[in-house]
Amino acid sequence: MIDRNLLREEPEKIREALNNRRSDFDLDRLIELDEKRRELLEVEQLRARRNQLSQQIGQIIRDGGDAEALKAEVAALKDQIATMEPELEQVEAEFEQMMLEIPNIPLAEVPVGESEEDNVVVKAWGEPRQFDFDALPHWEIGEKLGILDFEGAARIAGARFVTNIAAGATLERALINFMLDTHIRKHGYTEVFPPFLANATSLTGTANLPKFEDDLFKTLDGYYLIPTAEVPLTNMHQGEILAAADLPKHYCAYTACFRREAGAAGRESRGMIRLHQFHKVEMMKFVTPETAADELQKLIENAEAILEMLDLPYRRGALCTGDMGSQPRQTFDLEVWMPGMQIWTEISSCSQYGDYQARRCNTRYRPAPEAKPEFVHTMNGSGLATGRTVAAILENYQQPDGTVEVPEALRPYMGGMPVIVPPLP
RNA sequence: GGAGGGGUGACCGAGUGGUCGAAGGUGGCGGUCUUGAAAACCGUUGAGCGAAAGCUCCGGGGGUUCGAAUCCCUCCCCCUCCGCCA
Repeated sequence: MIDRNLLREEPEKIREALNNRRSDFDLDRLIELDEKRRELLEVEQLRARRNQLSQQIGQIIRDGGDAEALKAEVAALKDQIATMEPELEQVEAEFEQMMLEIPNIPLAEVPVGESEEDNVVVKAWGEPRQFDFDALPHWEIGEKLGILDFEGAARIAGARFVTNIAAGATLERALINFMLDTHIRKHGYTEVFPPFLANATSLTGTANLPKFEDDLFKTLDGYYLIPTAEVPLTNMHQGEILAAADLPKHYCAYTACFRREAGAAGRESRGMIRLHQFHKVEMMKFVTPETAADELQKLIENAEAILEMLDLPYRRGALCTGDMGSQPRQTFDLEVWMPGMQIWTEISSCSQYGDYQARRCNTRYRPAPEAKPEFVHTMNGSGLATGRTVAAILENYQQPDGTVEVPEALRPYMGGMPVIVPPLP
């Protein structure tokens, strides 16, 4: 949700943002509804008159008088109000709906572009590994080692699931603990273990609803499986007015994430890259507007620290206006090199939203003790997606004999295991 | 799942048809006192929309009424007891 005052004050700024995003959002309709809505507010005059008369009636009755004439006048007013209100309600409903669907306005420094072709690499770290043997993709490595079972998972659930077994399960669990410990102990985040299901209000708060319902799994009871820990974390202070002293709040959570991936068939579909259920350690911050840029920078570096500790080569890309999701104001993706697949794969996505989500969640803060409440700014980023990290480790640390070395930083979390070997026959 | 009790401002908590946007307290802010602070005392302090007048908001929605925080219906949430269960 954006500031509705912008509709009147800077419509061209919104229009430009929509153009840059290649969005087909009907801004003219929204502006028209806003004007209509404001016109229809004249019903407030009638309400004022009605309130006034009701007060008088009360006074007359208390004084023992006859208020029938006034009652008749109020009745007439009520009829008049009743004919005007439905139109106002209808206009307001459509207005609210469109306000829930309008994309965020990208920051000025976001590169303008059409598609992922126009994203800009702003940083690269590490040397992509060279192998003197044919590097395998992670699914082949995992299956040969008996630690990733895609067929078994298909029997249990269906396509786009995986079962981690033995060292494969340990590896993912080790990554979760390693990432959480690092963010909590070294980077100063507060650990959170939230619900993995959320209600429609929360999904609306993060802007997954109403527009992206098709991406979500929904239960018969009306709950949604969370597509990311961003959903529970961003809704932790729904409806609250925080004190300035409460900010910033830095949260970090491990959760399973569930996505329908409708329409993603065929694309990056092999292995652990695109699954209905994946696992992720997420960082999320509530901050004041002045600190947002700085806080995002730190958040990205916190994610990069994990990749560096695991010695996985990566690059940081600034997403362009056409490739960015509709909610963020700015997004940076971290992509890790997959020597087996021979591609860079997104392993973290770090975004700031400005007040876009805070408006939906109604999460505010008081800049000073007596000041008017302002919306907080929110941001989040994966730190990291653990499934894709498993894949990256398998591909980057594979050895000619088919075994996989365990990164140094992870060994304490793997019971000291230095290398993953196939099970004994 | 069954029975009962509740949801009020940043927080706690009063309020069962009008004078209630809401007592009282806590917290915040300002002041008196003090070298300073604490304590005490005095004052002040909800949010949204609107240029303003004003309108809206006492969990959400609907209804009764001239008038609803207060009455009725419905949904959601919380608590207690029972049942079930990791």
